[in-house]
Amino acid sequence: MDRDSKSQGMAKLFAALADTTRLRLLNLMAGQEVCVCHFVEILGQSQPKISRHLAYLRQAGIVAARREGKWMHYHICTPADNTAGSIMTAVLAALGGDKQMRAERGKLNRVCRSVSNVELHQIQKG
Amino acid sequence: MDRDSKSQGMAKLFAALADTTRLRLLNLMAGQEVCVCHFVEILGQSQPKISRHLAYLRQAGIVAARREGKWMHYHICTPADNTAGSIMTAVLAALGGDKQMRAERGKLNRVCRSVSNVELHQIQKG
DNA sequence: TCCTCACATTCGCTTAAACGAATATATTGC
DNA sequence: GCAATATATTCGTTTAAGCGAATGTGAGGA
Repeated sequence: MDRDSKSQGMAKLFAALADTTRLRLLNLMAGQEVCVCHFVEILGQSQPKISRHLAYLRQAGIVAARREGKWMHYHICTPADNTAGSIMTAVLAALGGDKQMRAERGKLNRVCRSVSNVELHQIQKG
Repeated sequence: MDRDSKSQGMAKLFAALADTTRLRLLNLMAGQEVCVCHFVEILGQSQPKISRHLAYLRQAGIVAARREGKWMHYHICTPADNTAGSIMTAVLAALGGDKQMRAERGKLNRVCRSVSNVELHQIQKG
């Protein structure tokens, strides 16, 4: 029914956030675009598992993907709806306050160094 | 593992928020203590269903109950952890921005009028 | 003590999520 | 076109959530 549309949307958003792996993925995407191979490397989880959780986040409208050759880059796309937007902001801030989450972001930045993902891939290829 | 304890706590919180009925319950409790019979009346859901969702919220540490004779009054108890606290604040604010949620709070206030729950129950009894 | 009211819990079922393992798809280089 | 790489999807199984229906529990009143 239409009377539940808004709260159902919120419930769907929270369901997408109700998983440790997905929270870790979102944390890594806070502020930058991330390639699937980096998720796999940093979280130490299997590629199909990472990919399935990214698909879940994509279907929930929280992230979007951009293809670049063989690589897929994921980034957070906070929905236009400012209800969801305010919650996502609070969530990302909360993740930033967690020690483990900060450590994982540090690891990502070490992997990516000061070089862009594009350049890094070119180095890996060459 | 301990490395996941914080993010697991957050995931658990979001799981508790990932249900329309529970969001509606929390909305009604925003700012006041509410009796189970009012939840049942205003949401138009079965008593066992309401009770089960309240139990879920209670186990998640989001609400607490106070007995008063035959009646149980539920209220939000934002956890000491300020990570969860900031998210709960954002959630309640978001609920307040929804039309249906405001309508349901209005309905609750109309049911309770300017009289306290205690007095109302005494009136019902007398 | 027994009955009733207010609420909580259990049971049986259906549905969805999460996982590892295996397989499919898309892109690039040869 | 074919092999290799990066990513996505399917399959089969396990686990948990949500529901209605039925039943259990605890407090008051007669």
